[in-house]
Parts: sequence; structure tokens; C-alpha cells
Amino acid sequence: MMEGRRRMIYDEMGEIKKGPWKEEEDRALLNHVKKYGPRDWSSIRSKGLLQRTGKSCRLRWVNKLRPDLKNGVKFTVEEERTVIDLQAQFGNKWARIATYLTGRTDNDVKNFWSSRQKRLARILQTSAPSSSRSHKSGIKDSQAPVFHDVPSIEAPKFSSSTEEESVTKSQSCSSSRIHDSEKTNKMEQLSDIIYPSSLYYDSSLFQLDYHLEKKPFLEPQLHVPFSHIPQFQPDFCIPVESQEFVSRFEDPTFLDVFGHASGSVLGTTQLPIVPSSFGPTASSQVSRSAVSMPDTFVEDFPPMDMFDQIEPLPSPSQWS
DNA sequence: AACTGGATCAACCGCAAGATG
DNA sequence: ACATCTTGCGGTTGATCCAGT
Repeated sequence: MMEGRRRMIYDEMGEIKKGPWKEEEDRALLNHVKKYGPRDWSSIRSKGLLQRTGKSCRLRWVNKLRPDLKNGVKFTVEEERTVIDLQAQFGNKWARIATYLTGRTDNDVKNFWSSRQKRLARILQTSAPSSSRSHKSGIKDSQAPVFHDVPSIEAPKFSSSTEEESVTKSQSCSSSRIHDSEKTNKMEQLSDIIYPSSLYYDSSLFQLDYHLEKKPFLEPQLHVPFSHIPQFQPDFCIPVESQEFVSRFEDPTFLDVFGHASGSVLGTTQLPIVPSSFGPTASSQVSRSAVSMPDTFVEDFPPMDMFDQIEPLPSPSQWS
């Protein structure tokens, strides 16, 4: 679609062609696949069929020419939820996640996730309190919650969803000084991005299904009204609001997310989202135990002022 | 109508694992 | 056992689209 406008690039020898593909190139590639199957990519150039690298040919086939691809079709809500769940389960294993979605490539999933990350970061940043805002709302710094040092996260890149989710917690808290209606709006957007649609299903059960049998595509089995997820309440910060914050631990979904987040809060750049020892079944067990024994869990949770010990993340100006 | 900024998409790169000689 | 080649994956970039102003 944008091929004609993109610049064709050649390397210094004028042999390797890069950039957008032309129709005749696609045809040549398809012919090769027809004859030899989707392999021997390097031979395409050695045979003089195309002036493209094997890598480039393979990529073109996988991402655009392969049959049954849903090219130009937006992710459905079900697909979004699948990606979100599987990302929580597998981490950034896009190729693996893509196998659960018919007609989607790893690139598709990766792009979807990347967009989602950016959207989230944007919403969180715009909902982050500025000094002027806090003054406007008449709240003094001394009254600010202990999270006040957490920076807004217009992060250039997230290494994993864990950072995003962990920041979500922090930001949800730090946004507590924003005007209520604005906050509510932001939180609604956030909740929809974090878990799309007005429907919610038992994430832990879903993960268990995946664990037991790899299916080409799964429709969520169980739908529960989204209202079962506590809305993002902007006022769950301590001290008065701490009850709401703590109540969040009763929700399995929140726990899943929070469990994943803990590592990155401490500076881990990339960690397995759900370690094998804390895999889908384990995480759901933890979730359920938390549900069944919320008091115990809450008691074990460190006091809120523990966050004072956490070093603030670098300011945006320090990001390279 | 022109401009701007966010969203989307396609394709590149580097790295690692597996295959082959 | 080692070197080289091939393939696959994840991260990143840049061009374009598009909606809002």
C-alpha cells in the first residue's frame, strides 16, 4: 500500500535489495514456496530469483504472504485478552503466543503489544500528577502519598509487561491527587487496556487450559461480569485509602499482575513473568489462597511505608 | 486546509540455536 | 570437535495513516 512511496535501498554493492516488496518479488517468492516449500530461503538469492537475503524472504513469507493471515484485520477483544493472558504467562514470547492465534504472526502480536504499552504509558503519564496540579488541587506535598517519588512513565520502552503493570500500581496511587472525574476516566481507559472489554473471565482457569493443551485458538470459556474486577479506585493510597488498596489483593487478576510486577519494581529488566515454579497453576493457587485467606495475606504484606525504601526510578531526562 | 501527534505496520538488525559439512 | 551456514526470534526503527485541533 505504501510501497511506491518508500525508498528502495541497496547496499554498497548494489546486490542486496532492501525496503518494501514489489508485486513481482512477491510472485517470485510465492513461486519458490510453491516449488520447494517454505524453506531454503537463502537459495532464493543464490538461484538469482530475488536480490533479497534469505532472512528477508522468510520474513516476507511469514508476515505477509503466508496463507490464512488476517492482514489488515484489527485484533478482536478475544484476541487481545488472549495475548494479554499469554504474555503474562509466557513473557515476550511472541512467536509462541502467536501460535495460539490463527492468522496472527509474531510480528502482529509484538506490534499489538507495543502499541498497548505506548497507550498505557501515555495514559499513565497524562494521569501522573504534576506539581502545578497538586497545587491546584490544594494538596500540599507533605500530604502526598509515599508514592510521590515515582516518576511518570513515558518510558521509551518497557522491557516487559511487568514494568507496565507495576507502574500501573504506582501510578494509580500517585494519580490520587487528580480531579476525580479525570481520574475516573483515566482509570477506565487503563482498566480497558489492561484487560479489554466489559467482560472478564477467570484468568487462572484460562491459563490452566493453555497449560494442559496447546490449542490453535481458544475462545475464553468463562465469562463473568467485568464488575467483578474492582474498578481502579484512585483513592486507595495510604493511610485512609489503604483499605481499598489492600482489598485489591482479594482479586485473583490483580494478584497475578502484581505478582509479575514485583521483580521489575526492584530493577529487574527482564524476568520470566511467571516462573516455572510460579507457573499458571501455581499462580492460580496463590490467587485462590489469597482469596480464601485475604486476612493472612494482608497481614503478611509489608507496611506501606516500605515503599519509602524503594529508590525512585530515574527521571525521564535520565533515560537515554 | 494545514498541522500535529499518536497509532499502526512493515521491515530491518543482532543474537542465539540448530543444522550441516 | 569445530566452523560455517541457516533459520527463527525479539527488539527496534522509520514511514505512513489518521483523527483531532
